[in-house]
Amino acid sequence: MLTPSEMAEAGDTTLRLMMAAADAFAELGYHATTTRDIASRAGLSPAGVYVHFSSKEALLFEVSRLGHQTARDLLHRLAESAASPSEALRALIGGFARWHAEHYQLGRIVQFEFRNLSQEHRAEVRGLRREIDTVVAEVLAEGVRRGDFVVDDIRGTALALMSMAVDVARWYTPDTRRTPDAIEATYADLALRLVGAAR
Amino acid sequence: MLTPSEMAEAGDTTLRLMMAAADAFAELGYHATTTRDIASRAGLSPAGVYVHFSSKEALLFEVSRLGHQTARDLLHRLAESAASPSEALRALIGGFARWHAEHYQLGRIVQFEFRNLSQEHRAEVRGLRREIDTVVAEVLAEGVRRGDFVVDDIRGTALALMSMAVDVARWYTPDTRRTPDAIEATYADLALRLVGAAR
DNA sequence: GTCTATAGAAGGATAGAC
DNA sequence: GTCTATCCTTCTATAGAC
Repeated sequence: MLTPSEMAEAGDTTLRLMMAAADAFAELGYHATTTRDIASRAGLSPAGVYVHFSSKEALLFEVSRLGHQTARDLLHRLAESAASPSEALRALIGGFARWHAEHYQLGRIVQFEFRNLSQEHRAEVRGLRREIDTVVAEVLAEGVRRGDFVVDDIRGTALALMSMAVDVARWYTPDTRRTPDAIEATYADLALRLVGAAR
Repeated sequence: MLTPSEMAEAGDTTLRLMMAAADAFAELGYHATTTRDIASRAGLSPAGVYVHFSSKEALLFEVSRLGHQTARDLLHRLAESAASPSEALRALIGGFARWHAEHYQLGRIVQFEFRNLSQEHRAEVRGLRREIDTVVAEVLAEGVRRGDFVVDDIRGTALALMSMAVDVARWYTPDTRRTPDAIEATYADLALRLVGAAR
């Protein structure tokens, strides 16, 4: 597990490799990316990668884990700083959609390369995913309890909400006309509609 | 372009190869699938593939095109047989979500392997995608015009609606507890909420 | 910690017999 | 139209010099 301070300790090259890998995986997909490509994007020889990571899959794992952790931390921050379930839901889904636009590369790896992790690494990342889903489900449950939301299937609605935000990473590119700001606003509004929030 | 009758004419083996490829691509992803794997799933030797398809990418293209055509035709049927924009939207999003569950393999290839098509093939499939998006946008526009829906951003809302349905293919597996029936009902309801339909 | 060189394996596609 | 055999390329990962 690499904390930010451990990454600084580990030196620039490890981080540079992770960024190069993230670029390449997002652009081409995991299996279409070669370790040579990652190395050259990071300014290293093909062999240079293996000083810092034991395999290509290990690189995917570190990138995927960092992405999941970042997403989870973002959602925790957004949920905590909201005054009501409605505000929390706006912040969560708007913010998550925005994140998937602004960091669509990391988002793609998080959402679409999960299957390419090893069994052990998948299990570890699955824990982070549960934390992410739980944040949303808890806000929905609290909103229903307070009578702010009308939702009969909390898990199903949470899933649909996340689907909207996650899918942004699939279609967003830097030359998309919709700005991250606009995406955030749109998805925040749509989220409230989806839970039948009183307007 | 293979019409159904042309496929019958082309014989079982072509179709069997396409089904084998669809299975493998959906399970492993395009780049992680080997032509040997496809051949053996279809009961052929590795060389047998190339009698029917000129390359692995050609196989992906035929599967992807068939999937897009099937989805488009489904949406056209659903939209045409509805009596009102509300009914049409329920049918479209419920039915599209259901389709992505029942045919999650084809759905995954349609939605997540698009990038692996050649440039020419991507351009051709893009035409089918536009037709698919248009069906939904037209129902939204008609609903807004009639005053049944309250939507300020038609394209953006259409995109979010499709995201919900498309994302089903990412998380659905045959051992998912939610049945296609339940998914259809849930997403039909959510769609109406998302467009601010009067209840 | 980075390099050059290369081992060793696997994959896409073809040749040619049947 | 299917097979066996195989070419040729590319890839991950390692060996060993600096």
